[in-house]
Amino acid sequence: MATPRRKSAPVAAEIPEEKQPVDLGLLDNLLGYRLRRAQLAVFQDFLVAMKGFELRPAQFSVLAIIAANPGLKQSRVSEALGINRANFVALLDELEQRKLARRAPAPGDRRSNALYLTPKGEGFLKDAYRHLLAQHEKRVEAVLGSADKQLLLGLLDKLTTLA
Amino acid sequence: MATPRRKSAPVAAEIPEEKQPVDLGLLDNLLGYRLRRAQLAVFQDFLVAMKGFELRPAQFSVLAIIAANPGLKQSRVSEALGINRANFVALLDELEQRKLARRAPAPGDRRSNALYLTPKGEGFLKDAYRHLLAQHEKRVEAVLGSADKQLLLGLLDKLTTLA
DNA sequence: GCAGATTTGCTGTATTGAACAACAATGCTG
DNA sequence: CAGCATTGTTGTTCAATACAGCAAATCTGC
Repeated sequence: MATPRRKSAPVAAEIPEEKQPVDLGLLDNLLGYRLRRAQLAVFQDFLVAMKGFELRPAQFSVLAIIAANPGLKQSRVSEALGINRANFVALLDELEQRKLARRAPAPGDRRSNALYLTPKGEGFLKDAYRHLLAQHEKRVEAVLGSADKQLLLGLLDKLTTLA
Repeated sequence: MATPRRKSAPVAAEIPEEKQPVDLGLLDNLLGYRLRRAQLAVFQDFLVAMKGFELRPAQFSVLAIIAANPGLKQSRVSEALGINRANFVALLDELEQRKLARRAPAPGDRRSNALYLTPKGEGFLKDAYRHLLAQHEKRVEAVLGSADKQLLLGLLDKLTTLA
């Protein structure tokens, strides 16, 4: 008869059924699932890098678009980012309250707002981006490699044409 | 003096400033942004393919995991999918109400539920997956190619290790 | 020039997803 | 047995997203 079990030094064969890895099944071949997990991981890493900046991905994207296209109309900015016109209002409100962006009258159309970064906003975006490169993108390239990152960007763009 | 403008046949040089494409600026190099856009496009395409099945991506993933691991405990399923224990309850409630999955007493632990698909659930998942392959994944491979899809899956898995 | 349609920014509402604390029942460990 | 951990659940909060409707402004066809 075998020696009675003690709680020390677990023997391999005794490991209970609980820790066998879960089989992904049909999910394993589904691009959408893998894409979502990867996106969540990257956003999570983005948030960690932006700790202290209080800047979520959507807010960063708004600042970046305005910086690259100063004076662009509000509706064009929201459209470029795929953000609903109505939802964009509160998003921009907060950036304006934080004095990072401002609404100005659009020349030639009194309905529209032309959007600009404030000087503070320009500096803030530059700092945030530098931080992002130094931490977030650095970690990304650590697991991917620079060449694979460019490759991945190309593949993702193809997928975006699905919509 | 130039001929006065008419509204017909616009001359190239006369196109107003409105339709120049928006510059993505810093966003262009940010993996997270491109990932998110691609993921939204793929999920959108998933939803179109699942029209008539009333099955969202998260629901599909739950059915797929249960099918591949019948009898798995509820907490293990939610953990495998990265879904909060608490949020998983309502998700599973609906699948159970639709008679696609069921909670059974877990052998040896009266706290836990062991999850199974019902026969109806098995058929439903099979039908949904067939539909998905025929439409959704087909469109995905149309823009990606089969080789690039496998390549992409590998790159995404590397990213997921970030979390 | 004018009437009708469209655009723009905005408000309000509803839905969804996810994070979190708390709890009761149960299981585990010393 | 006493204390601690796990499990499923409820309830709350917060962010993201969609949508209908509105007033002001603009545009279009006649």
